Amino acid sequence: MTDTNTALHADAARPSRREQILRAAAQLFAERGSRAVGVDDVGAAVGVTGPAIYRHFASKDAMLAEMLLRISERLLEGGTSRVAATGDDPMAQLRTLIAFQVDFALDNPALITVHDRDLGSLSAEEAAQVRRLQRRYVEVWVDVLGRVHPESDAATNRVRAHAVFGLVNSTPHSAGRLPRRRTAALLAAMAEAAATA
Amino acid sequence: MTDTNTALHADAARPSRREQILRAAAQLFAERGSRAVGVDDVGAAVGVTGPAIYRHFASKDAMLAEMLLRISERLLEGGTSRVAATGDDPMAQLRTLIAFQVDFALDNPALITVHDRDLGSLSAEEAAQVRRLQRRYVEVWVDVLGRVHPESDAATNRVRAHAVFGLVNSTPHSAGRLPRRRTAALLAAMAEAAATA
DNA sequence: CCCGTTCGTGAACCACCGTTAACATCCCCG
DNA sequence: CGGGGATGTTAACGGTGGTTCACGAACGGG
Repeated sequence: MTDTNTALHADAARPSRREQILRAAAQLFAERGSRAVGVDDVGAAVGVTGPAIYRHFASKDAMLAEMLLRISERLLEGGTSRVAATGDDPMAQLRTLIAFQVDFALDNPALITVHDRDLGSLSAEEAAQVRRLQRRYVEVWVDVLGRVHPESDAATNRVRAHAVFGLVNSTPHSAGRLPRRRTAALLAAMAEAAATA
Repeated sequence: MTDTNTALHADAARPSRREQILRAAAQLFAERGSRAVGVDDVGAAVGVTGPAIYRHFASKDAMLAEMLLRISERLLEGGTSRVAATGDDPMAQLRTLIAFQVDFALDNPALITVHDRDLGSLSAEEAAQVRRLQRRYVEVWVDVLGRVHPESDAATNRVRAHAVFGLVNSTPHSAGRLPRRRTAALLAAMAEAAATA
């Protein structure tokens, strides 16, 4: 039971297996949904039988939980740090956030998909923890949007934030239709136009 | 085996049970995902035991299939008819499409959620049929966007269309935060700004 | 009034899948 | 060299859940 924190330094310490499994699982979960993917499927994807996974994860749910927690942490950490690293011009901060979200969505379409589809498959506590992180990330956006739109209240800016997420996170649906640079530029321009409307 | 077309006139002919089941199932599927919802759950939601559902549907998958087909048909039909009923000013057509999609998304957040989450839980043929309808609906948008952006190719406008869908379909995430009129106006304004960016 | 259709019930069946157990391998460290 | 931890394998267990079956009640028309 000394495994609670292994997740924190997992990818740094060990480049293999456990990480392979998480990556393969993310891909499969995104394609079919976590409930439709069997432990054997995940195992097969990394050249191993199903039960072997239990040498690396306590359960299938624990896999999903770690996946979603990592995503939420990366988004929150990346968002806050980039806003902090930008001057206090609201529009500059907004552009930074948009660029970050676009890059993330283009780099990890599978994670984006799993992130907002399989939250419901988590235990109550884990789901709550993920939601806490998500909420804090949304608040980063709401703060910036609040300075871009001083006339709007927080509720309005929350709707704005979710709308922009929806726009940018459409990458799984339009993957590979255009060269990445073009897609990134287009989505960023659309997101900025939407966020400032 | 004379049931292939019952779906077409189902809601018109019979206001009850079968429709109750579909509505309840849509709600439950949206909340937890179709795989996580048992036949007994759906039955209980309409005051009936699980197996009773098989008096109205051939299988659980058939339920989901009919649900997704109806959604896709409603969108395609509504989109094409409204565009046809609008003059040939591209911007007017675009605004009509946006208003239609916003209304649909605000009226049926559950259907929106199920629509792009549980497609993978369908048999190959049914999934293909739904995708055909979706594609045709996207093409309606792409055509209009093509006249708004004569400089862009179809691939670019497809990405645009998906981005706008993502924006508008964020309603399940921001449900009830603002009065409906406000949300509708905000989303429409954002969508138009994004689509014309 | 009675028969067939419709709609429902509870019990049982069966396949699938997450999980555990018992047993091999490999490899590094003392 | 020898033993123990990490990593896998196969077989088996057990619960869950979709589906079927045999049966009952309501009900409308000949």
